[in-house]
Amino acid sequence: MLRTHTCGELRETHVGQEVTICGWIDTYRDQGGVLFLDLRDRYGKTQVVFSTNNDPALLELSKTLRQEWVIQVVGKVTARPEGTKNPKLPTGDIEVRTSKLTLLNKSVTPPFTPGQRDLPGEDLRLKYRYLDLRRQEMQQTLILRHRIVKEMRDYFDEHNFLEVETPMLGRSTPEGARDYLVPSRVHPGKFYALPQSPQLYKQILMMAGYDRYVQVARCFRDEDLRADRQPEFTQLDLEMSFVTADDVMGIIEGLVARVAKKTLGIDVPLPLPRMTYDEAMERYGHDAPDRRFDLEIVDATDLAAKCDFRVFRAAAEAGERVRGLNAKGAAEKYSRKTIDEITEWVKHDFGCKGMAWFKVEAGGTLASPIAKQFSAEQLAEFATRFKAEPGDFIVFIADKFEVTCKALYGLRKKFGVELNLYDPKAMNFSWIIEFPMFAWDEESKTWAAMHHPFTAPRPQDIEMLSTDPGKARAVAYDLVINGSEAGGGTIRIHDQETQSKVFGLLGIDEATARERFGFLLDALQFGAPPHGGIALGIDRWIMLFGGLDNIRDCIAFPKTQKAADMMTEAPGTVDLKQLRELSIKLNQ
RNA sequence: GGGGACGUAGCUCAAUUGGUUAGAGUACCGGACUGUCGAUCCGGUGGUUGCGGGUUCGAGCCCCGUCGUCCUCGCCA
Repeated sequence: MLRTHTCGELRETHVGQEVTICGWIDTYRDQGGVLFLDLRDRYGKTQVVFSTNNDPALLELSKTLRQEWVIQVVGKVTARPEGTKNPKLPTGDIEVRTSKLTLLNKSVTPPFTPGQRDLPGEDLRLKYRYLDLRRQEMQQTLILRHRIVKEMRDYFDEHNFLEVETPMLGRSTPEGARDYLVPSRVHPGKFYALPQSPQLYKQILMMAGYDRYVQVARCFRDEDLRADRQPEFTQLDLEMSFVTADDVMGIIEGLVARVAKKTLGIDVPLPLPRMTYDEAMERYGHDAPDRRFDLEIVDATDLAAKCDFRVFRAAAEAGERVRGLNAKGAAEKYSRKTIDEITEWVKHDFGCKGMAWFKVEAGGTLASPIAKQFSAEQLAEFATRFKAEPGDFIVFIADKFEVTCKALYGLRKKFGVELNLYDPKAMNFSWIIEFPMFAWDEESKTWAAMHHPFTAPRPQDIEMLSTDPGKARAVAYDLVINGSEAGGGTIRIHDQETQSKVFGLLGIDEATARERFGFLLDALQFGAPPHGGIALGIDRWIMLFGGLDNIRDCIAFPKTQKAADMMTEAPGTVDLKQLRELSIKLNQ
């Protein structure tokens, strides 16, 4: 070892010892006759001192050192003189008086330094990721990530789970997200696909009798990115045999409580609250509601049906919904101009025809440009329904149910942030259960699996698969943390008959099913046990437990919004020779 | 694919709403300083205003295109 100690561990108890430490020069303070520098490594910072009293030649040498150079220092740990201790540093009571200095490596002048006050732009951070990762915040996040993943592995090990690796090179299935494809050299014209999740493999493992499987699994989806979405991400994937949904949720709840306790020191009361999908859509307009604050959607379709305002009445009569939100005390915050901007936003982003709104005046009456189109009694009814109080700001969306959900979900989120409706440090965990089996896809005019095609319907809904597929509910459960989908799973179909029926509804004929999932259908015939599981989005867990608002900050080497790596400049071009070997010809 | 924001010194930002030689802090280079810790003080180097067109007497600022980063809708079984 080139060092006896790290830069984070020396304390007053080490005073008098001769130590050797290595690290990067964080900052230096040249005072002429004495020079201080903070030596930094992963573990912390330690002040190193050079002075004329000590060794004038060494002091001269130290004056040539610059930021981010890597040095080795041999010296004696000494207590800092009274009045010069630095309470901001854990090592601030001591310093190292240097007797030997070795320059291990120089650095060119870096574009930014880990300690600088203003964070550089994200593109620069990503290009020089090795400098960015030297920052304490990034280190803390990666350490948190390590701790959470280790906690998960320990937990599942204690609960008798086996970690089994599944292939990265699989076959493409057109369902779901777009695949990342890998051309096969040996099979010209054929392609592997990187896994979107290890779904089928883990089900096969259940059929193979490995009744508790877990894996920290990398997954790939070639879809457009978001603040919380990367093209490659990591799931804590698990599957269990001979279990009910309650069993799977119970295991996960134990994990949630343990991780929350160990990382944030908070006690999560169990069991976690559960809400059905339908209820979540009614109350919050979304299947992953942020329940750190109330502000629930209020339905007023019945009042709309009998009111004089044509827009409302027409919507209600057309079978649409008229729903709204009461942003308590927000009337003054939103000016006419701002409201117009919000209206444009909901029209553009969610396809609403418009947004009606009222401000509640001192006397409790509803004021709005459209108020005169209602009778006083009607206004009073709406006011009562929304529990209107002076100063409140009430917005309405009259549209198809799905549109009201999207718009009101968006508005609720906006109000939550802008009106400070929640403590940003609060953590809220809940389950959303009983998702629909299918969603109608307007484009292809077919039913599409809401989760995936192997999801088991509730036993009492099996009949509905044939009669009313849209009403059938799945044995499915999503873990929601602070309005973010932090995990999702289902009990799977384990008999071939139900599986065939579901494939049929999804427009997958028998031949196609055989071609794509033949191995699964075969396996189902060889004694498949009842089984189910869940996958947790590890990157999102790190975001949530780390209080971060960006998934890139949770990943050592993330990709930009256009799925590029700014450091390696992937994706890149390849030689014609490589393409020829793969029997691939480009279109230009 | 659609909408929006941003792009000025190595870095973080400013530049009177189109007007003289594009500024500041920091970094970097040189100098001073024996207890600093965001050290301080003095001096200095540093600019294709992302790129390409256009409008104008005159463009960092206006217009068109393009590239990049971010946010967002679609998309993400």
